[in-house]
Amino acid sequence: MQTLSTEDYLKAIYHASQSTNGTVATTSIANKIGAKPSSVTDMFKKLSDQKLVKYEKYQGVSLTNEGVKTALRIVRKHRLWESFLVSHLNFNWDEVHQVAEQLEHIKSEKLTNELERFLDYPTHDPHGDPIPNRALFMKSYNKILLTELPLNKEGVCVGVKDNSSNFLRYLDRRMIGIGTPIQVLHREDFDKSLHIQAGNSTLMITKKTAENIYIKP
Amino acid sequence: MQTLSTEDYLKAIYHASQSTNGTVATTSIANKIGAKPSSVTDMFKKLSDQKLVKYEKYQGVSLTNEGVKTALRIVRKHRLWESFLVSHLNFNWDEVHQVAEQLEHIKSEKLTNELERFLDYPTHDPHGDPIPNRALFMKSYNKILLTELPLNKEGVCVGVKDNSSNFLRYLDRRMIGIGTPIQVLHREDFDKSLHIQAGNSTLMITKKTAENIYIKP
DNA sequence: ACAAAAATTTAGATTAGTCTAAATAATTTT
DNA sequence: AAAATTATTTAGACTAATCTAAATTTTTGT
Repeated sequence: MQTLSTEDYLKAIYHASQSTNGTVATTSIANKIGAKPSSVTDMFKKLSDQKLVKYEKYQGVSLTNEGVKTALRIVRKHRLWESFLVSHLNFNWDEVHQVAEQLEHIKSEKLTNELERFLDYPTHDPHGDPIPNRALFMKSYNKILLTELPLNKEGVCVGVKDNSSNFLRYLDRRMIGIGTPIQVLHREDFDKSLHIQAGNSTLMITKKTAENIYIKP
Repeated sequence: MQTLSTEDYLKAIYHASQSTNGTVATTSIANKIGAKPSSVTDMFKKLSDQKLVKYEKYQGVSLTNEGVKTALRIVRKHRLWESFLVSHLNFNWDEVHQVAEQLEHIKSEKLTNELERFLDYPTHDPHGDPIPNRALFMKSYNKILLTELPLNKEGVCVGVKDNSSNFLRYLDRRMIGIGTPIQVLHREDFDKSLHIQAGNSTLMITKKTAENIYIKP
């Protein structure tokens, strides 16, 4: 097993807590991070000592204010680096994650802030996720899933739920990306598949695909 | 004590071996890296197991071919990142080292090669040190110390021996940098100080300063 | 060439993050 | 509401990099 840092745990807790409103279970972190629950318990205790999480035995953890800030600082770096890799180093959006996982741990405020300036203060990363600014504030679009877009109403793809390389490359082949205008032409009752207009092309996608595409109506 | 990686040791051995033609003593690495000699011995054994160094008890180490390659790959990354920080992120040449020490450990060949392309294949870093290319080949100027430059012969500053922040900032204040044309106007016999013409200004520097400036005649 | 000094290695301990296996608590099922 | 299942924690051990203190080897100085 690779050896992970407190930063990795904090980020995992942060992301997990987005869907669960606050408290996060030991096992969910264990699965997310690829560690055994016993290791996660140990780390929860450690983070609790550092006052980055609130931890009650058997009750899971929640981030303290300081914990949220630390997590957001990492998310900020991660997304800025992803943006840099795509905009200047010819990386495709499905290739950036693994490298950004390393770069997000580099410690230098000046580096982060100068990178942000160099990129001209981007608000969203290559997957459409919002980038926290220097004050750790970020604004996300109010977006819906493509499954919820009404028939014949035009929307724009502003994000993806599944960030796997597989899904992203599939979208590339379908010519769907961040910023692509999308309209639902027809919903097939039989198998829930959708006929859509994406950019200039008409195509069919499955319900599963539509459930992983975020749309700004 | 921070915990250092095999890469840090390899790089330290590489640099130390430049001046000693090959074999490097335990203590010299201990001093360079800020660890106790016993720790260095342990690491020598480990690197030897990995066939990155040749190690004989009590006789120091020397890098194997593979060890040299690994070291050069790190040096390449370090110097490319330093170049990036100065050329695009507004870092001064005295600020880059500490950050590059972190960035040099990022593992991604694509990242390194794309960074090199983005920087337009630089041959030297902000301190004038040569950057190994993709094939790990580098060419250094044949340079001399400013103390050896003959009177009234024009040379150009192409590097520094002392890379400390203190020295680099001192040179900034004196308006001496990589590329500055320099000429020795007079050598003071009494205290070995030099009167020089550096760019547009005439100034006095000590022997100690002159010993840390490389010149291409 | 021998004693003293310096350099190096060995032995045993520490720390951070991890693991397995066993014990305990919480939740779900019937 | 008790039994069964699932989740979580504890106990004890491992690994990599480090340390201190003691032992050994090499080098230096006379």
